[in-house]
Amino acid sequence: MDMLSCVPPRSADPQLREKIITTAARLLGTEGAVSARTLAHELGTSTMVVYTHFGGMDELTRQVMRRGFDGFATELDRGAVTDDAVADWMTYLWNYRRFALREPHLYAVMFGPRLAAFNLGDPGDREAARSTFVSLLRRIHACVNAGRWEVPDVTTAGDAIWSGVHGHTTLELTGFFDAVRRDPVRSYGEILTRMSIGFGDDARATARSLATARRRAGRANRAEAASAR
Amino acid sequence: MDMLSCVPPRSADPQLREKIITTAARLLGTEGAVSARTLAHELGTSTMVVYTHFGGMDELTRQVMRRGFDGFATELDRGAVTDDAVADWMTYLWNYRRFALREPHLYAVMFGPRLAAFNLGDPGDREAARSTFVSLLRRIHACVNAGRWEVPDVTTAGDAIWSGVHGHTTLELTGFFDAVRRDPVRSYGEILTRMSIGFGDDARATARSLATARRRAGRANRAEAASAR
DNA sequence: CCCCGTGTATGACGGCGTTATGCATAACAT
DNA sequence: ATGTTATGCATAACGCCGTCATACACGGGG
Repeated sequence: MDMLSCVPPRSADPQLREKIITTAARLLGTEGAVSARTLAHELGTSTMVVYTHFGGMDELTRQVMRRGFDGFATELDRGAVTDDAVADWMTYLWNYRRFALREPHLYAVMFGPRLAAFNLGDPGDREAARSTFVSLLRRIHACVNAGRWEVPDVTTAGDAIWSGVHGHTTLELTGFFDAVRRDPVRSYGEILTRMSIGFGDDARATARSLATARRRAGRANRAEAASAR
Repeated sequence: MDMLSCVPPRSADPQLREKIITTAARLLGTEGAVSARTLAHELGTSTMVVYTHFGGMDELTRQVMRRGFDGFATELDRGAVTDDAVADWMTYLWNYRRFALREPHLYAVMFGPRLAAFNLGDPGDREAARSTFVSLLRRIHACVNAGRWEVPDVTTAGDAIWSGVHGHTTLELTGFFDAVRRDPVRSYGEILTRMSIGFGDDARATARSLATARRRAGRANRAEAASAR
């Protein structure tokens, strides 16, 4: 054994390695869970491939998570930069919600209990997640530059905003809003509204931006439904 | 088997039933996990007691969760009602955070993936959780009555606020703020601040209330540290 | 005194992640 | 071309987990 390599040994068959990741991602999306045995059965191999290629299920899950962040980043940055910075910021967060609802199990892997292990992981993984966060910070900056918001500490503001959308997303994915028969769209918009006003925007202007962002989100939802059909 | 009884059969020894729950709660707090085997070993019994008394680990976990909500409610309502309604509301939410940090695994059981199963459960469990939510709604109402906030839909506001604190708590428990070396107290205060201003409070008044609430929270933390010593 | 119902201990089943072992096959050296 | 080595995968097992069929022990009612 090579004591120096935290990375598993290079495989002679990188195609299999690739196939394992995509199959695991697919199983995660369809079945909601990936076990070494079901994965091996699906691949027609034994469970050993997971260990020769990844050293264990943890590293494999991590690779899936990393792919998830790639798709997450492109999903979030869908939506151009317009002259309504607050609407752009809201659009970003509606995209956030749409991704989580479309890929609930992937979202759980990305931001679930493994998030800690993820942050302690290699710099590449850190960067993959950090980039989505700085993308949020850019939107906040745009609101400040547009004169809509007054934000003393952008990073702190980003943590606060992320907490709100992550918390709401988590509650929604556990079925909370279904159980209490309330509309998650309503409370999600409430978070965005109160945050925007809280950062100094005019209440009317925020309401207009929210309407704009919801119109865009509706379009994106319909486009997604059409492409799925 | 009795097909009608969703409730497990009445035990002849209710003391054992009680001891199982408290032991499970203790193991959850100290070890972070409760398995039927470790629990049985701790009790000096076999794993069957879990099935004769609760029908399975799910129902037992549920009972532990229910005890958790009892302690949660008393923790949250610590802190009297004063003439600063916003500070009272903030104190409520600092208490929320303190409970979660003190009992991370219990919090995870209460608001984790099982939250859905909980909501679908018997009305008693629903009520235990709902009461903590209406306690939040009362604090919101107080802010409105004090003329500090303008809230068109209190329930929606409650969902938004809860999303924020739950999301922040979840992120903090996964070690996110440790990983990025940022102060969770700062972003938690940011959530409270922006929400309060977003609901119409004066920015200066909110800052004063935040200072008051943080002073109270500091006192509560010191009191807890002293009692633990 | 016997019977029966009820609660518990035992041991097993299937599932999980993981890994020691053995066997192919491919790459290399002679 | 042949012997040698290394590498990847399959097999089967280990130790966890939740769960349950079975057997036993004990207490109350005929």
